Amino acid sequence: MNLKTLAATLNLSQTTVSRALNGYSDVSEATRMRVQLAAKQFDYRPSMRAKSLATGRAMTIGHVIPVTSGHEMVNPIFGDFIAGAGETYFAHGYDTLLKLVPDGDEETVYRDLKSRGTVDGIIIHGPRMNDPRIPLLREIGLPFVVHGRASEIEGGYSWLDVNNKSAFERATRFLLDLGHRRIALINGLESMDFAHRRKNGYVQALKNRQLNPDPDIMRSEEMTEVFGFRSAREMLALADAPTAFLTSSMITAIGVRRALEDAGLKMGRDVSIITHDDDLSYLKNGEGVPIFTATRSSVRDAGRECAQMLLDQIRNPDKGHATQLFEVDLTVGHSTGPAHGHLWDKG
Amino acid sequence: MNLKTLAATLNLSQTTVSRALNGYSDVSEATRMRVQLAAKQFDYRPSMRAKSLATGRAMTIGHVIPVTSGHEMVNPIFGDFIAGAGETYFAHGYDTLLKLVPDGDEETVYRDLKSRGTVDGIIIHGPRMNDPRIPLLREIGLPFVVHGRASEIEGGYSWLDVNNKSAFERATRFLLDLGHRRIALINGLESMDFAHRRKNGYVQALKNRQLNPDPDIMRSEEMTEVFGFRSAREMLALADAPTAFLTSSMITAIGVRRALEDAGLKMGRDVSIITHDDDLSYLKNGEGVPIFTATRSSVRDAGRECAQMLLDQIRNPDKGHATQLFEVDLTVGHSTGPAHGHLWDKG
DNA sequence: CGGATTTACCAAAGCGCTTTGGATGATTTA
DNA sequence: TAAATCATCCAAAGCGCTTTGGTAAATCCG
Repeated sequence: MNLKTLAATLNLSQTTVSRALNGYSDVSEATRMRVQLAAKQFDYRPSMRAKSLATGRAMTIGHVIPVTSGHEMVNPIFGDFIAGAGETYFAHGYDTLLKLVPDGDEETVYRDLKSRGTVDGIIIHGPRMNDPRIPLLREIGLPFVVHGRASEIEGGYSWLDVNNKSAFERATRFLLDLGHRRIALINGLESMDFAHRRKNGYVQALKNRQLNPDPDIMRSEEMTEVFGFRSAREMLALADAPTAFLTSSMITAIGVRRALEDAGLKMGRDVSIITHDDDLSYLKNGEGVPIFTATRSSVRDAGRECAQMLLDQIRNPDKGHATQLFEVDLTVGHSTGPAHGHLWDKG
Repeated sequence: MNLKTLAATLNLSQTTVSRALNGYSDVSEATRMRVQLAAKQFDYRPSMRAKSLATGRAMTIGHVIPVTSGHEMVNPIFGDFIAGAGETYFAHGYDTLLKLVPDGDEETVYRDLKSRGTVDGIIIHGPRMNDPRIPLLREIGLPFVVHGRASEIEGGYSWLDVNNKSAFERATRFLLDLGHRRIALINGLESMDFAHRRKNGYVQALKNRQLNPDPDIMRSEEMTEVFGFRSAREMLALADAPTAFLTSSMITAIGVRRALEDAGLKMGRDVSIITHDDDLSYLKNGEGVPIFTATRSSVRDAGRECAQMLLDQIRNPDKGHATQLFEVDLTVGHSTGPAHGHLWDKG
């Protein structure tokens, strides 16, 4: 059942049926009712393809996920982010297009997305420092919102970010206040902008107390459980082992915790952990008192907001750039406690 | 730049340009070259919208994720699955459409997907027992492949599944052979078909040894870390606590491990854990010797294969149904060891 | 009451592609 | 050498919708 036959059935023109269905005012209430009824009855659903061709709008938002061959990892936060964004999209009749793209093909993909008209806008994930995608998309003229930020980019663009620097500065200060002096940083990939900012916050907090960051207890890698484990195990074997760990994700923190157990250390008593917590649905930070002391910010909320910002921008293209900076909650859990000096001093 | 102007520029008809670009044989090699060159030069990219309207193919595969309000959880395996599927899609020029759909709206969404022509096929996630989506999609006439299976559905359909029953039967037998008699099952939601099959495998293995499954040490819920922790803590407090745990996901297993530590028990020595491992990229089961003894099957491979099956089916609609059953690897890690009888007997 | 609005409808021209059914000249075939 | 075949190309008709620029009848106004 298409517009044509529906119109024929009703003895009306396609124009009238179309306008009736789309809420235009130049059709009488009586016929609008008649049309709507018939549409329901014949289960008429306008073809997205035709609609999209005629209107020039795809009613679709693109999410491009770069897949680095070799370490092909889909960030575990992606599911929750997209769930949040999906809520917004659904409420506004938009669809989500997912593009997994091998590294290198990115530019082609973005240009395609624009000129083939597959999407009306894009959300950029995992921005790196000085991310080339931002000037590219600006040049292409495709609306976009960045989840995160990209340092060293000149000119404005829309973004939504967690205040990573402040978060890690606060977390570090919290540990310092507990008497810790050897605080390890288990960070995400350094090329990622968020990791860079977190490191800055950490370093800042140390410097504020006249402490020097020690490269031996600072690491940056893909945030897997294994990375957390390995880093912690190796650092705990150092002569001046850290008494506290600051990690960039719950998954990594779990790896650190495993290393502590293996070493026979009790988390929160012997060694402290603070982690950033994206509030993932399947990895809640415990019930009641949190497992980990954490800087928390819901990535699902971020998704919801990013989507909203993008839709606003699409609706209102010359409204200028919007930005949002989420502050984290610092929630105290079981994983932190006062420093006992060096490990070999304890007991 | 569109077909029309490109054709005009070349002094050719739209027909010829179109056919040249699409590899038809009724265009001379010379002009084909000329066309391709011009296309490159003017950066011509055919509009997906128009193409899709003209051909009737959307070149898009839909993934519908039901979002139950209340416990809105995106299954953590989804990211890896879609990464696998995405590889296949990318290789064949297909896109991925993601639909997050509130419970209840599902039927509308599937019918929409079909009649609005947004997608050419669908992959069904998280099938429940007797899942209504299967007859629905059959009726609608939209090609689909189920990731998993749905028990009690009559008639054929295409699916790809892990041999859940056999996996959990083997895992249980493995524990039984180590002398364990009190084996807890920490399963996924019972309404999920996979959970049902896993339970069957577990029960079967027990029965084969004349043991009766004990409801007190069997649980089914959304597979979060917290669920694993809570279940294990409560079960460890029982008079006849389990000496081994069988869990349905790494995340849950991590929760169980946490409960063990809290109870001062050593995993693998005091209490054993076997888990199913979906081989997620950010949650590898350790390096070298696995952390957990596990039944492993890569969900990324599953995604890749499911996508391939669906594309085959779309290309060749009357070829009948295809099915694939993945057998798991049972890999032995640090988390299992011989039973020491009851906990209070040990030491 | 006649002209100006308003109301309710519609024909037809796109949107940018594919595809059908030729047309034209060159090449084979008998 | 005439008929059949082949190699290239093209005009035009869709695909199913929206939107422009109307028209005709009903309503308003002074």
